[in-house]
Amino acid sequence: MTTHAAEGLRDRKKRQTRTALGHAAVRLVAERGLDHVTVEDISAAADVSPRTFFNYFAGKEEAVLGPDPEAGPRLRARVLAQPAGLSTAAAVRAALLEEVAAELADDRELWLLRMRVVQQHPVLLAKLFSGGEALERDLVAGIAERVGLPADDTYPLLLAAAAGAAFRVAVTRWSSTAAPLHDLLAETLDLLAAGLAEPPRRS
Amino acid sequence: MTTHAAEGLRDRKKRQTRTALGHAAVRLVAERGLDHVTVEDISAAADVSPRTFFNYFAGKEEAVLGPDPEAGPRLRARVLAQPAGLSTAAAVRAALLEEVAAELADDRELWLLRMRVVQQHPVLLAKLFSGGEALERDLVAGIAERVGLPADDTYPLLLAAAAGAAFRVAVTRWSSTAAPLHDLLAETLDLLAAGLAEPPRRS
DNA sequence: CTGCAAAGTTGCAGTGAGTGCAGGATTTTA
DNA sequence: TAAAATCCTGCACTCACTGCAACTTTGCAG
Repeated sequence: MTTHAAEGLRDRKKRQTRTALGHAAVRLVAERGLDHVTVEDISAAADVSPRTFFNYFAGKEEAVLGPDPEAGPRLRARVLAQPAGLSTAAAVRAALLEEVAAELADDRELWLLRMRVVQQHPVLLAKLFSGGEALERDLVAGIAERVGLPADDTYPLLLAAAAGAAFRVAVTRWSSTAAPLHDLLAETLDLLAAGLAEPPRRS
Repeated sequence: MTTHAAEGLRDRKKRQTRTALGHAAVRLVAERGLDHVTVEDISAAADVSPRTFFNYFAGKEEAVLGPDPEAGPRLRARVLAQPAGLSTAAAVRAALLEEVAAELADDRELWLLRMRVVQQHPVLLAKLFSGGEALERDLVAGIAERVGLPADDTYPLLLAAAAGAAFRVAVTRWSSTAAPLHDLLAETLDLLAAGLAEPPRRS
């Protein structure tokens, strides 16, 4: 995904330190657990001062989740870019699946490790999607825009929140079942679109 | 709701300090904002030592939200107590509405103030429902039990998460529209049960 | 290539969150 | 009324996080 073509030295270095910090955070937390990793540890592993760490992230959790500041606008754009024939819910579904595929194609191992870490630290799970207030706000905006309703109407708010919930569930199952995230997410969104009707009874 | 009949002196005092801390937290944060209130302030207002504060809450946020440790099991029980004729989703819907009505009947002003505070501090919103991991886990357990599926199946996880999302949305709208929370929540849950179908186009 | 402006990094000092421990006070139980 | 369980509190300590003021690096003319 992310295309960094004509960038100056300055911006390239910024990106490098950011990812270095993010990777170090995920790796260390995976090894020792969240409580046994300090900001100082992460900074040392990324070879910057602890003070610099806070120029990039607001705390450990954020560094581990490595929130992409461009993800929100991108998701919003994806929703609006879906063919007009699709229902709003279907558009959100397609947009989410696209985003997941693209993000995962970038570096799959990191995401798997990250989700395994999240699995073991529910605190992080809370911040993963619905904690990403910015992301959810952008999604709400995209939906509202597409459907022609104000951004504080129930429908856009609920659709975005529900999509976030589905995403969380899919990710949760992903990190413990080895099935492709794409399939799990699709299945979960279908269940949601079915109005959470009674599930098929299994043996 | 909460019935504290045959309680010893000890438990009564515990409950008192807990609510004293909770009330103080909400009041102070409403007055000064989250960042301008320290744990020491809250403790002083409730007339206990700062150290004691942490015997009750893990932090400011938790004190403001005043998570009822009995809410989880209670909600789970409510789900299981719904008539067998209801679909699972309908049972969750009924259980949630019951819980909200009961909780609100207890002390309405506190909840209104609390939600106004939450509205101004999105950090709190994240922890309100889906952040209340314990509550959501109990709800998942109740649903799983009722429907006869394992607690790590997609259906219970998604239904609980989606219900949480609906709750968040309803509360968000409540704190800015003066409509009764019960009605807003019912409306939101209906929209969810309709599979998030296209909403009625308004003028 | 040189000098200036913009932006990034770092150290320092300081507030506040959160935890473990141990002694003292209070309630419960026997 | 004494022993046991439980709770409250102060103390000491680590770590998170922020503002500020140098200092260094990069970008951009001139």
